[in-house]
Amino acid sequence: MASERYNPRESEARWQKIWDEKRVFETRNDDPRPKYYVLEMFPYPSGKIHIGHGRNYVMGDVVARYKRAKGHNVLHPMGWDAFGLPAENAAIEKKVHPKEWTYENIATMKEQLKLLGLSIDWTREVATCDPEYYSKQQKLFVEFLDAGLIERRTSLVNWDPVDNTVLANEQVIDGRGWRSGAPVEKRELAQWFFKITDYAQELLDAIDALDDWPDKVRLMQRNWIGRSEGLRFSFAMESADGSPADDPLVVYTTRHDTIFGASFCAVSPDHPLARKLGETDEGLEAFRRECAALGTSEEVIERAEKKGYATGLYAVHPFRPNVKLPVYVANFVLMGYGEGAIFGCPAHDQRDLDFARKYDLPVIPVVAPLDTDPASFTVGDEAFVDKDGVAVVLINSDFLDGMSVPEAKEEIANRMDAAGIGTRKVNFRLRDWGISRQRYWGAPIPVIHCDACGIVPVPEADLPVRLPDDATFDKPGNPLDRHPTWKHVDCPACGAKARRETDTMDTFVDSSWYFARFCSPRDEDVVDRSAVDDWLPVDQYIGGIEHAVLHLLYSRFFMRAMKKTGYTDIEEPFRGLFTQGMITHETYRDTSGQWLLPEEVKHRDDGTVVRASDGSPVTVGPPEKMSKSKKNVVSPEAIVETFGVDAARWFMLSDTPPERDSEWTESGVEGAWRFVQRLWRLVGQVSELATPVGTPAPNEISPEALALRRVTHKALAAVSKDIEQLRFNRAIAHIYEVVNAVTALLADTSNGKVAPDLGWALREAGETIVRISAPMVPHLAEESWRVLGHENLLAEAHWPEVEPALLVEDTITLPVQVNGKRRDELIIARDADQSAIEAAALDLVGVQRALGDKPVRKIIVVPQRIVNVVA
RNA sequence: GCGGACGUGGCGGAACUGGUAGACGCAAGGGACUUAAAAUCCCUCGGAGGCAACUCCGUGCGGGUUCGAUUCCCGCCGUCCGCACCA
Repeated sequence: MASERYNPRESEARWQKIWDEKRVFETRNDDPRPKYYVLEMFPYPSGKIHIGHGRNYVMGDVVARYKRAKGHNVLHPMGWDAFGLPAENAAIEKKVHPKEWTYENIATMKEQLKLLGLSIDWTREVATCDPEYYSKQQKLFVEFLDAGLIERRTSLVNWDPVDNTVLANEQVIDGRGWRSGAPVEKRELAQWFFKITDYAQELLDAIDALDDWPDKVRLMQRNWIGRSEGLRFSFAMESADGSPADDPLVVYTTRHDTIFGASFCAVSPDHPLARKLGETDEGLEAFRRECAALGTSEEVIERAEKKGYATGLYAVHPFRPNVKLPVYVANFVLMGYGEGAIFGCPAHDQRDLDFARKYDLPVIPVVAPLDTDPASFTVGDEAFVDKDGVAVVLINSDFLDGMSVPEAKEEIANRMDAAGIGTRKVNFRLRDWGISRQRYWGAPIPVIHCDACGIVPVPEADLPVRLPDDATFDKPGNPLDRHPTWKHVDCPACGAKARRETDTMDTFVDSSWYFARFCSPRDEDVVDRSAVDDWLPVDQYIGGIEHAVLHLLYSRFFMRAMKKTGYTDIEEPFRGLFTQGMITHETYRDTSGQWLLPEEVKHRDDGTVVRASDGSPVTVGPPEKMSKSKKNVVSPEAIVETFGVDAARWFMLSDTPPERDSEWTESGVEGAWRFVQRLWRLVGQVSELATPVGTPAPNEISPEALALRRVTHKALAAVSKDIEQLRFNRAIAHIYEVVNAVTALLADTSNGKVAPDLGWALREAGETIVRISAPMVPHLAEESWRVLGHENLLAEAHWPEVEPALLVEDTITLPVQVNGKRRDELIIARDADQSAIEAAALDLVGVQRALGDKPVRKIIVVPQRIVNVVA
């Protein structure tokens, strides 16, 4: 009997214990049912979670529980992305060892996650900082190295000359190191690179087949890979006095059609030419230092004011030998793209135009709309960039005049090719993946540097290369490098004294294969091949849009690398991808500007917000992503204590579409809490009126019971579809609809009994509501299942079957428009033919009134949808 | 700067593939029950006009295509996200 209020505190803990004891969510690899792998991006153990972290786990859990009910063998694991910078910062700031800090955070967060009632197989838990995990990663590294997938070369990093350390882009603020405040320098370091560019074309092509990914992510990946078809060609060089200079300048362009609009050339500050000239030109060297202070972030470089330094050299125009283009070193030319050198055509590129205006260089339009007079076409402060659908033509361009852009490109490429100064070249924006980090808290790169043998991989028998626990964090720089003994080893090849690599791996390496490890998390080898081939790809991957490019692209590369090294046949790790929005919350500050926690403030009835302790005024800020620094966080513990986790889950899934940001509000959770209680009352009432469990379906059914069955099955069909499509907010709206219908029916039959056929339909309705709610509110559903007389676990029960016949009505309601405006509606037999519909529509009062005495010109009947009378 | 997305009542949002705009929820207002409160239940709820039937306007703004546009196209405005060493 369910006359009492539902007590989530008691019920939720009890069901979690039962699921645990019965190992309901543990997954066997030899289970014969069809597999389904659902995975949420694993968390970084930063400390405590707040309810905002819970949203994607809850979404994944709904899918996992639904698929389990649909008869799948579901893999739903969890682990920890446990290496990374914050642990090292904590070591410096709080004097806690990264290992200790990390494992304590993992313990805390695991307890918190368990409160959410997630159906996770915790026996498969992995932490990337565990030698058990990173030893396998080191083995992969060595094998990738052998397979030619990794190489070592130099690249530029942000260098803090005071702290003697490499800075991440986020640690560079206005060109200065975040801790030292010293101006950042660029420094060249030898680094390890994963050769992802070898797969650029393949990774690009395969995007087409990822049709269960959001289009925007696919587009972002395509743009990131950035394939372009262009021309690599060289300019002859001259000094200011016209004497020839030795080396030609090689540039890459995709707009060789605009060559007659060229008015300057520019090279990157890191270009060999700029370096060479800098050796003898102090002014240039100063300019190069200024550019270096911007750091390596592409964003910062591109947003900076366009500046250049004239080298005094000139490039000779390839088709007009008397035209000499001044050569600049320019801050907006990136060394990592193309040749690190460009020719500038200001009329048709905004950056070039900004630069030309600053240095008074000519702006010659060479592409214009088809119907424009070439003599009068000019470019002001906005470059003319031809867009799709606007016909353009070459002007002011000698032999190119009158050609289209593709024709002109073709002509230039042919001529340069023939002259031996240029070749067509496919270029990718994608760069190789630098994985070396000069930090302690990461997986050590398993190689040894020997003066005699060079670079020697650590033999498999010697793996893992463990991080030393006795590192120190009191000084800046890499703790592994200054450790007294760790790096001193004998060369595995020749036995001479040698040095370990002291760099560790980028944490993106850790997260590029964890989903594969989950398939056989305790395997002696990297993975158990049959387990990986069976489980992968992940059927539904869920995580933040911030990972749309890097993590997903690196993982796609890793699968291919693992295929090449013989670990799997799978190339694409994630069949389905979903990017969920964040949870936001208002922010609060007191009179002194300090952030306040939501529980420290009080919302008064008059709409004002005050500090709970002393009634002083509080400034309310707009909803922002929940973050510890702004204190706009709500803890799972507090929610579980007051409303129970089912209410929180329900609220997180309601209203806002899952891919959008969602605001956490007190009234919203209260609404969810009221629903939990309402469902509980409903189940109590149904259990009293419904026929007993196992009663056969009645032979005769009343219209009232049939109507209820229709409502039930429509909701079942709609909710099933919504969950399949991860439209949780719609699923919840449909549950409300069927609950409202049953509530209304119960209000009419409150006293006494109901007829057996209605009682039977009521049981079907009540049970269906409980079962379709179960993925969202699993504890309440489990409790309700008992109240309805069942002995088995709902978590193990099968999803109900839709009876398709109940979804089809005999009559339909067609809206009828006159000239596109709805004027009436027509209730008519589902199978009525066109002429019957037309006649009936014209007969309607609303249609007659709207028509007046205008003659009917046409009647459009869209079957099963709408009628439009055109007058 | 480059790339990507989004914009519908007081609020979150729904509307399948171009076919009844505002489902469902929150908030608000009114009422019932109660000694009272909580809880619960009922009613109203885009704007303007009208006793009413009903009419007109309305999906960021301005155009266009169409019998019909929140949906497609063009141009604006606004907000948010990513940019390679944060994860």
